[in-house]
Amino acid sequence: MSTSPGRRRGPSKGDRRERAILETARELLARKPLADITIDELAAGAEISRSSFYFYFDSKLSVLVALLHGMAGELGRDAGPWLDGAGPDAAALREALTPLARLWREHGRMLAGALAAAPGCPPLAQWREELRSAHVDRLAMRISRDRAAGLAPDGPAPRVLARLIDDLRTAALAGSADPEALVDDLVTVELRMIYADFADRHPAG
Amino acid sequence: MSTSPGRRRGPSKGDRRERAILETARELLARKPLADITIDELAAGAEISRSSFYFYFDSKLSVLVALLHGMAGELGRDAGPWLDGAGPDAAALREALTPLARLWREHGRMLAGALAAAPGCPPLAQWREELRSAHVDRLAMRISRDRAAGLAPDGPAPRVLARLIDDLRTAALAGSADPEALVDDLVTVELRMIYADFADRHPAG
DNA sequence: GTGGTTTCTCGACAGTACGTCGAAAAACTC
DNA sequence: GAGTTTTTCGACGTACTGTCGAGAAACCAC
Repeated sequence: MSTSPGRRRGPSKGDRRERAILETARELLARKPLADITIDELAAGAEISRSSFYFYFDSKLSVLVALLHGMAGELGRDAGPWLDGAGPDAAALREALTPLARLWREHGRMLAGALAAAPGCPPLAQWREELRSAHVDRLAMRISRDRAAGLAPDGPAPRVLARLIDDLRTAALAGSADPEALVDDLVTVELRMIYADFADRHPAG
Repeated sequence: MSTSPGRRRGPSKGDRRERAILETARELLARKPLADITIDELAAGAEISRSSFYFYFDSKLSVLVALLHGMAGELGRDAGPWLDGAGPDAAALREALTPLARLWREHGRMLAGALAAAPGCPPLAQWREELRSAHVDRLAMRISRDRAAGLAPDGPAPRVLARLIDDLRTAALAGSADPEALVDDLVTVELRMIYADFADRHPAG
């Protein structure tokens, strides 16, 4: 259901077509949601007929999923130092959030569309779930460590808190027209959610 | 685009049909997203033909909007004491969140579906925006008051912070299978976002 | 370059859902 | 019980989806 039923191994002409479809999809998704995109448009963008499209993907959803998997790596990168660190390290958190916000600025419509369509569409839901748990698992461990070390106060169960932070971050980035402008405020707020009494100057001020 | 093109004033048979459509929609929306519901189903539920449906509503979206407007009042109720109060009043906040969580438990699928469909659908987007600003405006004023009174530390601009809290609350309630179990944690976390160093026992513990 | 295999392309078809139109049945009014 | 308004529905046109099978094009020997 997710990839192509046809092709085998050649690095040939079909590859260019597949890329063209993906590229067209990327462009269209930057302008309108998946539901408003027809397979005709995708096919036209790649200069093939509508039926030929089905040789490469078995639905427009598969195209979106392919696009999304191509970004999976980027979304998690740069989060390491913050997630593996300890204590209210605003700088590390900002280093994690800045590239993420940039990604949301560039691909926000696509990501937001995918997120919105996820419930009610198993392959997208799974992608979203993997992404989420990749973040939540590590963040929950970090919270546990900090609490054990006396660096963070008690509060909601680590996994629950981590999930709330992930929800907040995603909703905020998805809803903002200028995600990068949100980074400093997100840093402040995420730290407060975990540390509450963290030395509390607004990072930008 | 939003209400019926037909009916005038009679409180008659057509009214029962309209109710029946709404009721059917409510039931179906509790099980699957709007996109998976056909006008046939809605019409069948109200025991009329598909074409007759169009006498009452001009699309299934209009049905959802009507349903949503019917709930607009409920969603904001009970928030008064918290929004008009001052300081880290966990009890008042919990009083606001508890009925809200109950509403999300009962109508979660419908609300989540509407929220997800909102971008890319003007009437839903407007509903979401009204709902949001009703909350954000008042909460932002509350934050400003508390800061002026020295009850809350400085931080993100009040409107931005209020918006983040609204995003968090909505995303958390929408994503949870058991919203009511989240109330205490949301109380803790929202208070931390605003007050940071609020006396910090987990409300439930 | 010829024959065989794989890769790729497309037109034709069938299915589903949407929304509109106009004729007419049902209900209500006096 | 004639006239008006409300309500119903079948027929129609349109848009999009996904499948099938015939065949063109590219590739690979030899």
